[in-house]
Amino acid sequence: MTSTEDHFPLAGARPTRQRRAVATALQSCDDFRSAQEIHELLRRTGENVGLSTVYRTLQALADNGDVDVLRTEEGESVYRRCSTAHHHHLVCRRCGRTVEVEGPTVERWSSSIAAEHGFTDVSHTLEIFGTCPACA
Amino acid sequence: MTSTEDHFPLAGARPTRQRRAVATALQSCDDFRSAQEIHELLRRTGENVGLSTVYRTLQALADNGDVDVLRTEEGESVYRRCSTAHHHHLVCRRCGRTVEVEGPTVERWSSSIAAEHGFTDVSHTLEIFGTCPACA
DNA sequence: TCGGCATTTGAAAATGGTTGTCATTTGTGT
DNA sequence: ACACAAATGACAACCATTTTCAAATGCCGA
Ligand SMILES: [Zn+2]
Ligand SMILES: [Zn+2]
Ligand SMILES: [Zn+2]
Ligand SMILES: [Zn+2]
Repeated sequence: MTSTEDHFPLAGARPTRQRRAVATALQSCDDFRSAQEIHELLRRTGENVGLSTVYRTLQALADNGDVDVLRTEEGESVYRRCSTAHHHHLVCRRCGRTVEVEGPTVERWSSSIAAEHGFTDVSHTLEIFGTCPACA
Repeated sequence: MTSTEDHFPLAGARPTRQRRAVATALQSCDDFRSAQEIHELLRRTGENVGLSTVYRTLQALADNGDVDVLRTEEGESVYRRCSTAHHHHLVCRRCGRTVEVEGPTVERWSSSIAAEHGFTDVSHTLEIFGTCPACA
């Protein structure tokens, strides 16, 4: 029987050294990291992975719902391993500390607003930015 | 006495031909436009304004709260003349049609969530995307 | 095991929105 | 009109991301 350890996220994709490295790097981080940061992190670890590959892999993981993407206020995409349920983030503008938050209220509100205007196929983005207690 | 007509938004800034042109162009648009689109629009109107200036002016207007900025899902900044009150947008993914929506619910929710985690100086971004009735 | 072939990789170049530079122009107050 | 700071704009620089494409590599059937 095949062991149940270490199953690679991306279905249908080849579990290459590079993809595993990126996935692992994400697991080792607690907060959001940019593609470039992941790339640098891997380089320091000795695991050399091309920048293009890092970008491709992160996007694939995100599309697949295995990691969460967030656009910083500066427009950079940052990634983080994430619980699967739909949720939002409370992010410290200073240090980047992130708290996952859920809001049934908001979910209901946005779908009803959308429905009210006849919009279908609705999605939304919602992020809260502030200064965390440690940085205050 | 100076007439009260046509008062230029930016306080403390010189009401130059270029700034007026950008502000006017925004007034003539109903939905969000990128800096480049405004630049092109002005060029077609004969009002030549440098691209840098368009960028600078739009940002100044936005910082000043005279226009509303929105980051598209592709990461481009788009601008639109806007009512002053805090609100959010329901945007059609297909045609870009935009509906301004207000959500006291969301406002309350986000501040309480933030407070709950000790975050201060809180702001948030919330946009709803969907397909409008006309595009469905 | 080996060969064939589609997938994947990555270095380098291209892209594209945005920002910086700086010499020149233009308001504004005197 | 004069002086000077603010503003402009052509152009270059930035910088995250994407594309290219030849070389490397996983996969699978013979
Ligand atoms: Zn912090
Ligand atoms: Zn939500
Ligand atoms: Zn539409
Ligand atoms: Zn709000």
